[in-house]
Amino acid sequence: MGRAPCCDKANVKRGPWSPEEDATLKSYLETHGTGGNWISLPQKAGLKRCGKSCRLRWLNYLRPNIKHGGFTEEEDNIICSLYSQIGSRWSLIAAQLAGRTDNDVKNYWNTKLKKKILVGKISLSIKNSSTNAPPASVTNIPTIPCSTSPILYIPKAETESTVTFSDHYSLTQSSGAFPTLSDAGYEPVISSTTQNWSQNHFQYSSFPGIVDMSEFRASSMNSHIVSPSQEGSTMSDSSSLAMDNKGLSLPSTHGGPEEVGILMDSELGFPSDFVNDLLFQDRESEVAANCFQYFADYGYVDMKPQGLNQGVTNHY
DNA sequence: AAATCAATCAACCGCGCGTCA
DNA sequence: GTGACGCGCGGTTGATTGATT
Repeated sequence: MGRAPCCDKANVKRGPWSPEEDATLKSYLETHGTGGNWISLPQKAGLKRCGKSCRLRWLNYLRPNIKHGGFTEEEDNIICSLYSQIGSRWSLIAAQLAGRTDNDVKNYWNTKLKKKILVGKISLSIKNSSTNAPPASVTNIPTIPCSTSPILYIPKAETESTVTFSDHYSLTQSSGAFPTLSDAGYEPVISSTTQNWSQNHFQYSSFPGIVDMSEFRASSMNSHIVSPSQEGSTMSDSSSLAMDNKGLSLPSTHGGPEEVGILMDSELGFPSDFVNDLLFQDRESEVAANCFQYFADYGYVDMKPQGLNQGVTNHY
């Protein structure tokens, strides 16, 4: 049995809103507010509309101080920066842009920004660690709780260390901060055989709000969890997180802030699929996106299957 | 001028989550 | 503990508009 519909679709008007309907809704909301219940609102307001439709209309068009179109370059940068960190959390991204709605930002991204990036007008990039800070105007990004976006807090290594993401994948680094793997579907996976750090080694994200240590569950660090979603993963044996010349921005040579792009080469068809679906494929995209800032610290990180190539390489 | 294609964006849909009885 | 309900979200659709042939 499916979910009951939110309204009687046979008796509600659909499609574009008329100026009269807009005026009715706006007038009612300005006088009475939502009353805490959108479902019953259209009836009270005398509208033959679904409550959800009313809510959408109000939030996206009728409420005060809404801006449409004319995205500035700074807004572009903010959207790109946040997308690279948190993915398609449009409501969170929109919350950082005054007067913008999630629908607007989403449409803008899908129709314009993606293309700008593809033709190189904008680079989806992140500055190197020395300047690894959010744009000045990006503040107070809400915390993403573990329940929706479990974050793997990986200890800062003092020497070469390996973190295993599943039975088959690991990341190795020589020094500096580890990348963070954050993904809504991938459970944090750390092999107990390769982890023996104490909690005081943990490093906080330099992006306030993105990492919330209060959500940290230390117990996960000691367990060897293999997510069902990881088993039979679509990642190929040659999956790698690397910077090469296939797209996005390229890492510069040393000296000065570097812009770093991350691509995932997988059997899912990258880079051709990149053209159709900018930030990679499904889960991979989120993993890559959430690793952005941390890989920027590396210059180059290979993510290779264990056992096939033990010589995981770091290039600096 | 007409037909076709592409781009845009408002609106809809279904799902996850939180709340409450 | 559980089911119903409403809200909010991201993904998708489809009508409209503009550009091209």
